[in-house]
Amino acid sequence: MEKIKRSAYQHAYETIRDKILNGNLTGGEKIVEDRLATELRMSRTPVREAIRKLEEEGLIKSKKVINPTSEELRQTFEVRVLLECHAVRCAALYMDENRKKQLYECVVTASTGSRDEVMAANERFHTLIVHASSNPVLVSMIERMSSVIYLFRREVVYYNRPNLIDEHRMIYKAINEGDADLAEKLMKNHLEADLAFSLHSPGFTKE
Amino acid sequence: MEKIKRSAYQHAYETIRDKILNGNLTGGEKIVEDRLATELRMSRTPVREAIRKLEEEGLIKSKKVINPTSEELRQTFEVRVLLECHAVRCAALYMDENRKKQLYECVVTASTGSRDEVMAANERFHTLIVHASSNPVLVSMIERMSSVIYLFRREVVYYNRPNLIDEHRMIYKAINEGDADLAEKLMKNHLEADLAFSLHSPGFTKE
DNA sequence: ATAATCTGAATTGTATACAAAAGATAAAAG
DNA sequence: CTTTTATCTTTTGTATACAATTCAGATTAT
Repeated sequence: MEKIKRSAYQHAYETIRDKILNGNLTGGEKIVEDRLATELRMSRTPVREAIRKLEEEGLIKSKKVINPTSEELRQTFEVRVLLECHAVRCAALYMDENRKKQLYECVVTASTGSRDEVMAANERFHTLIVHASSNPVLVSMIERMSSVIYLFRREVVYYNRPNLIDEHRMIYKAINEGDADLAEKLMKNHLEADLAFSLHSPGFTKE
Repeated sequence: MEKIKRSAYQHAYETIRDKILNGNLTGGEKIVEDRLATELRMSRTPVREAIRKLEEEGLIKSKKVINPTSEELRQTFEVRVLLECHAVRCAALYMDENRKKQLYECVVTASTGSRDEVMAANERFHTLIVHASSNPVLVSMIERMSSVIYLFRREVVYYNRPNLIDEHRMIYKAINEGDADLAEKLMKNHLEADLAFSLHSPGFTKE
């Protein structure tokens, strides 16, 4: 059991981010540098830098954990649709056989694996497609959005959404057959269904 | 002549960013916290934070000013096309008369104004369209890319590109007539022409 | 001459200290 | 009773100090 030594800054960043994503720091809550610094047993300096980074990512705004509204979720998904639909077109046109095989394995795992395996496989499915764009700018933008998306649907038991696996399977098929138009259309529907499901999940009954 | 007092951090951020965009700090150059701090007559702390922000924006990578390649410029434009084409569709479908009028004024100014007015009008033309998306997430992503785009074409005498103003005029017309498909197509061509021009400009003859 | 290792200088990362600003509480005025 | 403002407290912004790391050049071994 070797101990990898991360920098204090990185440690702070990851810990605080996870606290937010897990709901240990909840929406609207005030972020106090000093409190976190003593809690993490380090000085305020690296904590400060971590907070700034989280502000960039949109998880924190003016020293408070963001309180996501359904409107923001829609806006984020609107951009996500644009980017991922482009990526899936690239996948249909250019993805090599090896990657296609990996994609297929994600679909299989998602219908047979354990709870955690299913989660991981579904996430990997999207990641593979996004990377098929071969465009680091696009990839980094999707990654930037992922925390916020995750936060929004924290309480959604995601892998239980009906049809999700079937939709993935159909997208895979379109990619495999090189049908870019179909793949794009399916991806759009898929993401919109996802959004609708998130909006109607328990976490959002308030709105 | 009133003196607005910005925070040291903000001052540092703006100064360093401008130095990079103007070419005072040139590609590949090492960024040294201490040097900048003494130069700006402040401590390293705010300088550090400014540098981190510039790293987020992609102007600095591992303490060096980035050295843009034509490949990166293409990748950035690929994303820009996706986002702005969506925005221009929204503009065609939903932009109100007042905004359309402002858009038209940009076209007029661009063909009659002074050097600086032309620059400003052309930039505002795009900004107006991007904001027509009514999507802050999309807007912020475009903004994030803008520094890098500007850096890439630092040496391009942008407003001298042939046809640019005509292209803007045609896009305006499509928006004004509510023809989303046409507007989108024109915008795509416009941005691609822009990219091609940037790639063939003096600054890139090396590649 | 080349590669390996050592040494010292430059630079970054983290901690602490203090000053400025923002916020909360309580007393005074309307 | 509400609003104001005065005072105290908390929190943030910036400066300074020190430790850890990285990097360049010199020195030695092969």
